[in-house]
Amino acid sequence: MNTIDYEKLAELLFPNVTQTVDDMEKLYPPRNLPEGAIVSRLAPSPTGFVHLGNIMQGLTSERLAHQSGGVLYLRVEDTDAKREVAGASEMLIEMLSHYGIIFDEGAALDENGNICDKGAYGPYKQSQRAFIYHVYAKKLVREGKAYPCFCTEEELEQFHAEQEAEKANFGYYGKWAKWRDRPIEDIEAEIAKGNKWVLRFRSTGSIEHKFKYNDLIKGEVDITENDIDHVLLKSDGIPTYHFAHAVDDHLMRTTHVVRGDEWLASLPFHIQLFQALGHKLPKYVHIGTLMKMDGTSKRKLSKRKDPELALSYYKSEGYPTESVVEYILTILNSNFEDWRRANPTAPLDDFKFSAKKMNAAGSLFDIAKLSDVSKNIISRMSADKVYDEVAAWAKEFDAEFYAEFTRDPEYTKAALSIGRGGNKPRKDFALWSEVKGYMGFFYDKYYDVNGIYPENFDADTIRSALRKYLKVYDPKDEQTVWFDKIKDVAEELGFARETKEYKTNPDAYRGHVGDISSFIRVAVTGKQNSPDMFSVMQVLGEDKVKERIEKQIERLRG
RNA sequence: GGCCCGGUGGUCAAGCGGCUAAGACACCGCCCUUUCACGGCGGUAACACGAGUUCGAUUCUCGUCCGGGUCACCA
Repeated sequence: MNTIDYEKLAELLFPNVTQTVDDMEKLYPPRNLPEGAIVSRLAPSPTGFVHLGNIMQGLTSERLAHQSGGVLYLRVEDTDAKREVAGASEMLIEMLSHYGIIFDEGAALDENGNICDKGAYGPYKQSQRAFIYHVYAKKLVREGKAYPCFCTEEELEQFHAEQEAEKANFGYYGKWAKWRDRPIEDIEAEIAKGNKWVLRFRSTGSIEHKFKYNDLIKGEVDITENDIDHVLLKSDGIPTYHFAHAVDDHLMRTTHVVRGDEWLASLPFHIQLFQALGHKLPKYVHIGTLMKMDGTSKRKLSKRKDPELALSYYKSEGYPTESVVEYILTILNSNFEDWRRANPTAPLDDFKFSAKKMNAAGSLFDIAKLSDVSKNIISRMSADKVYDEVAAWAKEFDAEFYAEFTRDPEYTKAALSIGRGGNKPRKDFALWSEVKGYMGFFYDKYYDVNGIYPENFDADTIRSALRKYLKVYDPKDEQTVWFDKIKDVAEELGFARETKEYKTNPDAYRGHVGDISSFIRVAVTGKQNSPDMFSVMQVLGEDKVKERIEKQIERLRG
């Protein structure tokens, strides 16, 4: 095997590349940032599917960067044309900003909602950076660190089958690396035929060699050297993720790479690539995968099977963005919850985020916990805020409810104010879509005429209670008087005035004042549970209260 | 199968050689209460297993087992 003339090969492969690595370095000079400032990024691919993983990485990178006085940027990894969806980048940026992840630079939206570049290290869409990757590719070829491969898909499949049969490791290496050491004449011949090629990395690693690497979350990990000649440039000249990563994160001067730990497996290759390129290795922050319970076993959340992985799910269900963010934060940093409890109203930025506090293991996604977090957050919101949020949600996802909800904003806000504020606010709903069920009875449209009364009481009893109450009901009463009247009704019907009396001597009464309240509650709200009745009746107003009670008296005549 | 990561109650998790092994969610009970919530009090429930190091291991080491990830011209 003769040594090939790598210089000649480089020219053969990249005849039009005239710029050098030095040109690139000058184009993207080191950033002038204070000591310790972290440059991080989010580098999603625009598939039209924005998911919790994006938020986890986004939040982590964002906190790390901004807490250190560094930079957060967005790079769009659109190197796979097959998976790209029109408008996906725009949607991605919009969705991320919706969740409070704001970038200092990178792909952004202009005032017309079109995608544009912001910052000096662009372009930030990888599809527009082909010329840059080719400069580095040419350099690797020139140094004998990369070579073209003309294997067809069929051939590669066959190798895979052979490896399976031989129980050998999979991949392009050893005797299966057919093009690794071909004479340049063979390459010229293929090119002359117009055959497509991919550029492969010439790995010098051996699986016999192992070393340690320190990941910011995982700690010390064992690395086995990579011996596979992975693809650097696809046959369309676009780089694979690996190559783009090694070039872009160097040129964009990324100091910390935050990504899901499914990437840990390719870390050996990345380390190798950075070395081959002569690029300084960034620090890696590999986040544990979000899991889900599937039957009795755990598994990674799946795009296809699990709707709750998609951010759009939370939007349509009506989870407040704050809830999703805070829930994710509780997963990411174990001490977040304690901090939040101690600082219920402090802005998120005040929380000291730390990679050290991140768990190495993947965590199970717990929607019940999300719900709890969400209830707490909503309970702290003002009625005005809740009104705005619900209106915005309903406008898009429940037009019918939207019409009722917004017909009389003051009325709706008054209804939402019940039990809100103070030290022990009610926690009735976690999602905007639950609001209708909670307070729909404030609108005739959702008031249930056929409300179910407590069992153990016959219709006559209920009816006479309602009739008696209707006679004495006066909307101008203040709460004590209001309640005394209900007690009066109770007494008249042989019910205990006080619950305690009833409990000490249940045989002496037909029931207690609470039962009478329930009758009125069901009549007025159609439900056995509601926020404070006195307030509810005040908001509903005299006419509505009377009308509903009268109708129920009528209905119970049955 | 190779390589890698992980393993404290049902779930999320503190813990970094000595603790009756925190806390939160969920669940159960009691109290408060005109309902439902909220709130308060209490309860059930955990260091996967086996060696080794050590005066002493949940903590360190090794092995086993279990769970997960990854082995593409996808990221």
